[in-house]
Amino acid sequence: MRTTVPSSGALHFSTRGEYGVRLMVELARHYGSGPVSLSEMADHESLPRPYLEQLVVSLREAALVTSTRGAHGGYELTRPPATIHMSEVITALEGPIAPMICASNDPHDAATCVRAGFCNVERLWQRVRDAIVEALDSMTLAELAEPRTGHPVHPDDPAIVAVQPRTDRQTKEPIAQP
Amino acid sequence: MRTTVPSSGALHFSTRGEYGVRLMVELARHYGSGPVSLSEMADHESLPRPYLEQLVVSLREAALVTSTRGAHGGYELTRPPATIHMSEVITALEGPIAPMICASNDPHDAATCVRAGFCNVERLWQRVRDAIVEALDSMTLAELAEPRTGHPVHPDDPAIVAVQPRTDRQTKEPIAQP
DNA sequence: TCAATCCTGACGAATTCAGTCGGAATTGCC
DNA sequence: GGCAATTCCGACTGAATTCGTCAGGATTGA
Repeated sequence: MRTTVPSSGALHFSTRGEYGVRLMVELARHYGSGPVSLSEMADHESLPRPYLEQLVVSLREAALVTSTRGAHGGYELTRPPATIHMSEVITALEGPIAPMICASNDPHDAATCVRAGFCNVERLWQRVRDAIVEALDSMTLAELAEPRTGHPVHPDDPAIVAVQPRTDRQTKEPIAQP
Repeated sequence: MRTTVPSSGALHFSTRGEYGVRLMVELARHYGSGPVSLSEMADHESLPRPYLEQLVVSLREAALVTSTRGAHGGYELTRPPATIHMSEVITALEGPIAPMICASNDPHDAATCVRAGFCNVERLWQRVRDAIVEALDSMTLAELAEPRTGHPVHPDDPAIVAVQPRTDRQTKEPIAQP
């Protein structure tokens, strides 16, 4: 729960993305054991249940989860965690990845940019978007669901950043650096 | 000028980033020819000059531009465009790259996350952050300043149109390099 | 001196964010 | 059948942020 909103920093995900992903991770951990109720997850993750109710609508509409109504109902994943890429989750929760309107994943949005065609800068935004999508694509729910193995980390531990399971990222050729 | 704010989409840059980058591109095009006034750039880019006045403060504080006061004054880059990476520009304008608080470029910010250490999801945000920084680092002002005419793509740029509908995976179109 | 600039700080409208609230519909279990 | 646990739905709201505007002062070249 957002006690102090930091406000500092560019390219924020909203709490929809944050909470929604944590919710999905929770579901991944219970995959195969029947539905999990929202209250359960809200309790376990210390998140406001009424707010989660809103978020989960988007996840259901994106066919990432199914719901079972009534007593002992709840939500569960529609597919195995290993087949769910984080790009799908984020897009469902926050809409198309669009650091700038001219670089939206949704071509309809992108077409609304008046400067399209003559504006040089859109190449930058598109490259950023591709990098983001690629990063989100390279990770599945399964990887986030497996418990953290051992290494107790210090907040600014550089070891965290170095983790790279299976990256084959390769879109950008490096530009000549002076 | 923002006529209709689309609001749809995740990970937006704010107008500070957008306008600020366009301003820097303008300065790069005039590099070496003395200072350029804000009004000039505001006119040429159809941006509100009083607002640019605000943005340029951040750029000056980051030592990316210098100002000359008085008549025929204005702004100019402190370094050749080819040595200015877009990560510097964006960071100056919008603050540290931080898709999530636990994944901020600024270690002080990152340390404020209560879940640091036991939260698995931070690996995801950190990977996204690294991807963004890498993308921004790989591009310099010089590349954005060169006119589009030497570029292999023409006005009806397939890069925008070629993005497929959202039902399936987003493939990244390779960014053509001159 | 005068006009063109940069510089500074305060202000404000619109939008979005992050939830809250109340209640209706559905289902399992006694 | 009745009750309790759920999902589902739509409206509402306080606070923060964004995107500017405005007024005036300081500095400089001609």
